[in-house]
Amino acid sequence: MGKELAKTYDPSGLEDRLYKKWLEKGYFKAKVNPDKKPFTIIMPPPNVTGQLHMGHALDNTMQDILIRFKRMQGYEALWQPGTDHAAIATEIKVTEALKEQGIDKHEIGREKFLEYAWKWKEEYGSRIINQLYKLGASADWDRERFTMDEVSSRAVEEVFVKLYEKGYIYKGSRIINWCPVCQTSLSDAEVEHEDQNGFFWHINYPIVGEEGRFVEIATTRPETMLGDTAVAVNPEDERYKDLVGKMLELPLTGRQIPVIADDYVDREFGTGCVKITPAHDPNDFEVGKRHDLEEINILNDDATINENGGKYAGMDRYEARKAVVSDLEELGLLVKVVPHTHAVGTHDRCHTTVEPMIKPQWFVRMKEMAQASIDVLNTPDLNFVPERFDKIYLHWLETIRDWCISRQLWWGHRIPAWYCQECGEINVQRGGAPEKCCKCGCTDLKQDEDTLDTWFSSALWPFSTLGWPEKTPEMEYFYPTDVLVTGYDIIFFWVIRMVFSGLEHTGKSPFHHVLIHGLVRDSQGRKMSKSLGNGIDPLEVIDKYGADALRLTLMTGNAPGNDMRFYWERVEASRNFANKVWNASRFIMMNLDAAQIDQKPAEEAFTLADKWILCKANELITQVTDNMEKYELGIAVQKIYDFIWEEFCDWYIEMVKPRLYSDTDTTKAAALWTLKKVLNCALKLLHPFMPFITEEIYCTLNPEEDTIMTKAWPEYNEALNFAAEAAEIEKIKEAVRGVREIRLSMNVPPSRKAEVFVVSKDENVRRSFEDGKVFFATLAKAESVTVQEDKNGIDEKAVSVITAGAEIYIPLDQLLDIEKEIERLRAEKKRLESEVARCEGMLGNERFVSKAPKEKVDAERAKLEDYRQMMAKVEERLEQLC
RNA sequence: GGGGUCUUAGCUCAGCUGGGAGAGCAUCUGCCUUACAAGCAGAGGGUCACAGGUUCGAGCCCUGUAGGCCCCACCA
Repeated sequence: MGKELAKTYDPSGLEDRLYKKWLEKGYFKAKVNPDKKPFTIIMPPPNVTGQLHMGHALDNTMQDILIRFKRMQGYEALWQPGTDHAAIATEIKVTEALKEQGIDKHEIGREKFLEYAWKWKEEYGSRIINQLYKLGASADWDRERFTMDEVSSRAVEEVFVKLYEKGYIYKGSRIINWCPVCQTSLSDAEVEHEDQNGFFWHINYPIVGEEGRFVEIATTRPETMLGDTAVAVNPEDERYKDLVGKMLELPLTGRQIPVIADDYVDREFGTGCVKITPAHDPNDFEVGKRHDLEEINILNDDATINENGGKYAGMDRYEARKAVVSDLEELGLLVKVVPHTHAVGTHDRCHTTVEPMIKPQWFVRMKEMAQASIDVLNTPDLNFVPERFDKIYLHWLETIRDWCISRQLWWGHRIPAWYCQECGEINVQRGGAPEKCCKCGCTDLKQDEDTLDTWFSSALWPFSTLGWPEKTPEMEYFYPTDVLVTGYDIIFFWVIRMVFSGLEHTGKSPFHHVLIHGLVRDSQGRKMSKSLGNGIDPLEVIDKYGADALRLTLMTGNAPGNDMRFYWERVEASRNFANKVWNASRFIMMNLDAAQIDQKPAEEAFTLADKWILCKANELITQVTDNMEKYELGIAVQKIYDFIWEEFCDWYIEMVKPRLYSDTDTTKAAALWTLKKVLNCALKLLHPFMPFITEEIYCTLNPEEDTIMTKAWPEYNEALNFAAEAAEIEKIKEAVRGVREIRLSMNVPPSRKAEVFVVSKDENVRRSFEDGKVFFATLAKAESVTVQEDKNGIDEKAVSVITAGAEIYIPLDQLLDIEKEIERLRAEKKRLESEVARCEGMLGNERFVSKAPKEKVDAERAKLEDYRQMMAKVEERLEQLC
């Protein structure tokens, strides 16, 4: 053994060093390899403006665990990374940055702005990638991509043109969500609904020709009346039947509008009369289409009233609201004002209240593609983990409307459409600007000013990253990908759009599984956010406790799809575990150093304890692998944790110490061999979760190895299935625990060694304890251990521990408090009585005996037998002492 | 309005296809035992929200109730 581990576990120096090594050695690289089965994960591309936050840390830790696991299992594992141009988010940031320098976006113009934006991208684009290095992410960085790079852009263009030609992309003048601050259209997914306290204004609209008669409408947005072109009532509403067809005088405008009948109106709600503003309300827009109403736009792009608003022109929408209400009041047309809470659409980026507006925009027809996406769910091609996210996915698709994809932004993929200035024909084509109009042949063409929704390109990410639309070997081999790992918050934005894009353009769902995780919240359960200032920087955590500790923290004690809270205490606990692994390994290596173990010792040298831990490790492999396959990462790592800390460190290592310290023990080599074997196994199982510490230890423990990363994942080995031996050790453990408890409860000074007698009529049990004698010495401070068939020669006043297999006696002479011992035994008797009663109850139930599985019944019978025997022993002892 | 989810030890949460309630932290009691005090050995602490139902058997499945959280939603 050449190398040694440092005396204390210090992740800071170690992690960067190892990551650099991995990069240099190219362990993260995946290639098209027909000899192996592929396993692919595409990384959700972080924004180029981004900083690593806890959400990224969680998301990428999960992906890294799966990739490392599959890589070890022998798959050609590709983790495809990249970054997203994040159209609007980046544009806002760049605009702000420019503003700070006193530069106005509109003054410098599009081209100059894009120069700045690209510069920004170059400067910040790689920042988050470097931060992912700190986390230990084993992505194939040579394949790093960007949503606006050449290959991606070609995919975007291909998809746009293809869908246009198919009639799935069209340009139309429809009502869309408009952000008056960002001055761009938005998709439905970008609108958040917030409950706001507002009012219901009841307003009288005079009926033309019927002096003194009014129709009372109720509205939450009185200012939009300036654009009213009708009032609607329900056709079944008896109250208003006679009004349908009559004209109303729209106050403040001098216009006349008709009363129409439409099913859309709910008779029960408000007054049953609805003002219709087709240009500023999605419902009214539909009503307007049905009744062929005029659409009067009363708003400018910044949500001030335009010239159609008469005297209110120039006012902000809220200012206009006040003015309209006060004017109506003056006219005596304001009936009443009722407080009313209602949901208002806001822009998810800037939280400005969005304004429904009619504008010419590009849309993707969703009906057919949505249906295909619905159909593929819960076939082997697409499944959510956990399943409950099915419903969210389905509901969204079932109620989906056409996707507005054009944005009035500069940073993004420009729409490949050119308008003929001569005939107005829209030329949509691949490969850049057309030379002449495809219809009239004129050369005066102008490209559409708009860019595409940022999600249009990320929707193609699973295959654009692999070179699509080219038929690349990567597409052939790595696509479709295996699992997508992401938070539930972007199912709408991204997951759904990837699914229908994948189905439409590649004929396949882009991934088989979608593993959904929740949010990382602060310790009070609040969302981490910049404005609250409660965000915890993962880099700070890594700095203080190491990436392994952070990763372990994020993976434990939380179920898929559920939110979790971040506590520093938990990171500390994770670090403590790392330290435990470190020190146990150090101990093992110290001992291995002193003795050479070149080959497996002979079978006879292996003791009960060796076989027990080998058996336990073997079982662990099966369980952990099974959990990992089912994406139960938290359960998997919990089992590894418990095994290493409790079984391996607290029991096995302690059991084995006397053999290690002996120069003559013939089983010493077997102990060392077992220690190394089990440690290697545990390290491999732990590696996906804690890659750095396991790498460091593994390479030190096995100096001939370069890395643990590419070692084979452990597999169950039937030859190590020592169930019987394992059961014997469990009995000894129970006895040792009993002795320890007695000593503490009897206040035996730790320094005082005691004689221990083990009594059992069962020859096999006696043999096990004979083998296990040594454990009592080291684990339970026994001076000597005598195993015998009966109680002969044991001090009557000895303290006793009754276990299922044997009785343990510890003569403590004057130290024994008889009263206390009797009290203890009585309590034990009581416990056993209830146990016996429970077993008898179950076994006395005929239906249990006849209906429950045989193993369960047998197990209960065996337990009952044990309890009865123990009970008899306890009673015997009580009689003796009383 | 629709849907989802949660309610388990003082706190934060696990609990896989139903078969005797777990972890971390906190508390209490002993221990500086030569891998680790970031540790070791023990202990206390829960009618698994409530009410029904299915079942031989329910924290787990079904129904309802109460409270919390989240998402969706064109009742103006």
